[in-house]
Amino acid sequence: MCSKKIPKHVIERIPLYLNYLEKLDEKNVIMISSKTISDNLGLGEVQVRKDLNLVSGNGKPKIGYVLKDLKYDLEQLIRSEQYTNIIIIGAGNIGEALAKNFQYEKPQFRLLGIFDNDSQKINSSIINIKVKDISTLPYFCAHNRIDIAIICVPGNNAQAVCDIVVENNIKGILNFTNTYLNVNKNINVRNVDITSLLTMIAIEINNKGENINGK
Amino acid sequence: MCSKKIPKHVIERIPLYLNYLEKLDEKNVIMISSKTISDNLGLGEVQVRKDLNLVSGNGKPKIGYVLKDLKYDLEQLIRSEQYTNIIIIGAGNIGEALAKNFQYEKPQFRLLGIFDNDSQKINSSIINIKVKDISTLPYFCAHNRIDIAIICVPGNNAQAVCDIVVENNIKGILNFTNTYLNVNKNINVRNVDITSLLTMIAIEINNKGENINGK
DNA sequence: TAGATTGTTAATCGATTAACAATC
DNA sequence: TAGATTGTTAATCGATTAACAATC
Repeated sequence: MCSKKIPKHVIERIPLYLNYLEKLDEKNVIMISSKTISDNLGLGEVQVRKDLNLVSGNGKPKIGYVLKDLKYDLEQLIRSEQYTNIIIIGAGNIGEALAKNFQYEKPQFRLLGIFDNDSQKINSSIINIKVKDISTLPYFCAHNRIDIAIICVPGNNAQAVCDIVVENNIKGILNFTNTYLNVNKNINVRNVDITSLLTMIAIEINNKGENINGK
Repeated sequence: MCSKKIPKHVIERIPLYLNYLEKLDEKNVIMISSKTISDNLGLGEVQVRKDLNLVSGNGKPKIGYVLKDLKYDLEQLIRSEQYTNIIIIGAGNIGEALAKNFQYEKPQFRLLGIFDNDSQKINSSIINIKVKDISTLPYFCAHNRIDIAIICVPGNNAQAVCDIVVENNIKGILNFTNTYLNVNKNINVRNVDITSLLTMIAIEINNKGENINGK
């Protein structure tokens, strides 16, 4: 209802703010100013102020923000429902490592299922979750509201898996494969491909560029 | 010498182009047009043309690009040296999964070492690489040109590890921890934090926004 | 009160898109 | 030649930064 469209770049900074605020909260810090935040996160002072004003707007001149209130306002952006429900598809090295990570994840993200097509893996347990047969995925999705699928199957199966989860009403995908996924624009896909990330870093290392120069 | 500063957003698209071109090359495609690329990668036609012109500029009107030449031009951006050398620090779940992935990585990225501080892990082997004691890292860096460090240690050790690699002349960092790293601006850091990525996706799912609206 | 900090308006910067001329 | 595709110039859009008024 009262939602506003948050610019893409702001969305990418919100986890940074949240993470920082959580750490301060643990240290029982009460108040926080945008200057302190910008200094510690290496961002522009005005940029932080603009971001926070957009998503919270509860700052007080001269005083700053009440930390817990600001954190609450940021958290409100994450979900209308109480939990964001997640499944992992592909119980290989990466899938298993990610699943284990969920034990330490923020509680608002719940890992509801792990799927694979390898009979050796099906019915084995990772943390306390039994790996299910991928063929049961449509049934599972029909009976649970799944928000995000984490795909870490071999690249050549990725598009097929993607099509299945999209058909089953998943809204977001975290793609750990090296395959570009063709999906409808209303599905939010984020890609984590190690080769791509290393390539970007390598290019920037090489690109500490001299200036533009005739071809 | 003849390098030009490539805009940030272009750098982020290059791996996408490269990945796509590699797949076409395997299918023995000879020529490629920017229209075909943009259609398949969901990008703007002009955007692709501008990007390719910036980094290659060897397109021929009416004909398009010779695929192998274009791929070559893109690959040239990645390194001046023949290889980009990588180390992984932290041999836990994620570190191990990533190391195993290197077997299938593009050959220009070489995993030269894996480090940990856990005596249980030191001297064990992952793929064909022996895990080394983290205390030997400075010596190792002094005797090998390491370009990029992948950090996947527990969050509370991340900054310390980061400081060590930066002191030892590493130029890029792929940070798999949930800790924000404070580094000099000339070091290229990319963060892969699952919670952050899930948070971004969750916000966007919730943010299919109605329009701006009075507070 | 004076200083610190917020929120906002205007200016700048950079990226994308539209329009179009050049050409194989 | 006509059509397809490139590369470029200008226009638009969006994000960042600078300047400043408001205020606890």
